[in-house]
Amino acid sequence: MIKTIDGATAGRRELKRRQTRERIEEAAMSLFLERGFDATTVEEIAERAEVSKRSFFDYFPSKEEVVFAWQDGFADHLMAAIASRPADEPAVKTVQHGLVSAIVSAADERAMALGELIRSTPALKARDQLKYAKLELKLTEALKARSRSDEERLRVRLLAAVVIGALRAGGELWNEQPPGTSLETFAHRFFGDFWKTLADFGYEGQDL
Amino acid sequence: MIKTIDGATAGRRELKRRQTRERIEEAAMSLFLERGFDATTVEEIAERAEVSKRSFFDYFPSKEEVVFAWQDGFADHLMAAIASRPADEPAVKTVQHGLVSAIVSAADERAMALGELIRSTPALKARDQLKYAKLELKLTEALKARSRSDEERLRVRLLAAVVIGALRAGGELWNEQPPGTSLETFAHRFFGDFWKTLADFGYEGQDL
DNA sequence: AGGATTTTTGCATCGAGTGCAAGTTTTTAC
DNA sequence: GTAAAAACTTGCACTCGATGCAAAAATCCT
Repeated sequence: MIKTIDGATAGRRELKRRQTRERIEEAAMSLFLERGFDATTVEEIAERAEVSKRSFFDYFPSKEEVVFAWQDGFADHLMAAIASRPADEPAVKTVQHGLVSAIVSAADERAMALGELIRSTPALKARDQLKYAKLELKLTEALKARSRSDEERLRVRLLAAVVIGALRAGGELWNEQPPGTSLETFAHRFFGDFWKTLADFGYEGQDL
Repeated sequence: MIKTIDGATAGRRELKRRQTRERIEEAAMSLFLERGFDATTVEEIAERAEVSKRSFFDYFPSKEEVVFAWQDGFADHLMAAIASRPADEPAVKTVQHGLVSAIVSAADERAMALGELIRSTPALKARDQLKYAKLELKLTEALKARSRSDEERLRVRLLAAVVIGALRAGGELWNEQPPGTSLETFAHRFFGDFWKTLADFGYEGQDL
């Protein structure tokens, strides 16, 4: 039995398994980007990854999941970032920092191409939206864990909903931004505007 | 050629077509609710609706679409409700009234069962989230049409995002409500809390 | 009625996804 | 080091959703 640096067991078995998984991911992504999601068959992916079609489904439950597997990283990063903030920090601040941190670390060349692929494939669009819902759920849980009163827990559910909404709207806005803009700067500026606008909405809604 | 009250042409052809569509919808829904979405095959639906499997796909592009077809009504109602409000009313107020009106008119026995079906079927969950995204888009467009300045148009995008977030969170909360609660009362109370909470968030975010 | 048009159907086909049993590789225990 | 146990891979057969196409049936128009 071989031990890795981080203490996880990694016999030949697990090692090979991880490599195979990566090979499949690699093969799938390159094919998707070459000819599109729908025009790529699982058999072609399996062939390029040098496994059988049947084994593909041993690693990924469906063709779609290959696209979204790596995106779990975003949620994980966000959770970690939130957990690392002081416990007495206001939730609003915690969330903004967590999100900006996760966004900046997730936005690379690959992510952009992926985004384009998703946007241009109806079947993936639906699955993509589900990701936001899952993220919202996780965010709610993470924030609930930090809150003390029951009242705070209700607020936190709304905060998650609102902030994920902002994430989507912000993403759209970012795509319309001239190239060369700094993502971090944009994100901070966007949130600044966002809280201000929220205050306005809240104020306007008071007398209803 | 036969003319109907509303002036739309309705020869035997169109009439029969509408009837068939309804029969398929009826057949599909009853089967979905009886044995679940996945356990129902298109062939069974076609059989109960007395059409061929091939014809099913002439009326609906996919099995999933049967579930979501009727839900277009919600968006339409919302658009109409928004259009009917005075043009100089603040957007926040317009949106709240529109949503409450659409919610109340859409929430019947059937809708509840549908909701449960969707919640318990992973494949439908994803498609359901897409509906929110589409609704957000439509809402944004409807509000943009009412706004005059460019600045207002940006605000309106955020308002749509935030308010659809509230719709989802509110829906969840409603499902946890004791039975017998008035939906309209609940909705108005919820929005009241919502704007207040929004104001808090906005205030807390200012000093970032 | 009867020719033109639209709808419905059957059939063949593709691709995603699953269950199963047989074959292969890695691990573990002696 | 070897052999049994456990985990992994593969091929095969099959189900089901979805699409294209051409023949057949229903409807429309004059």
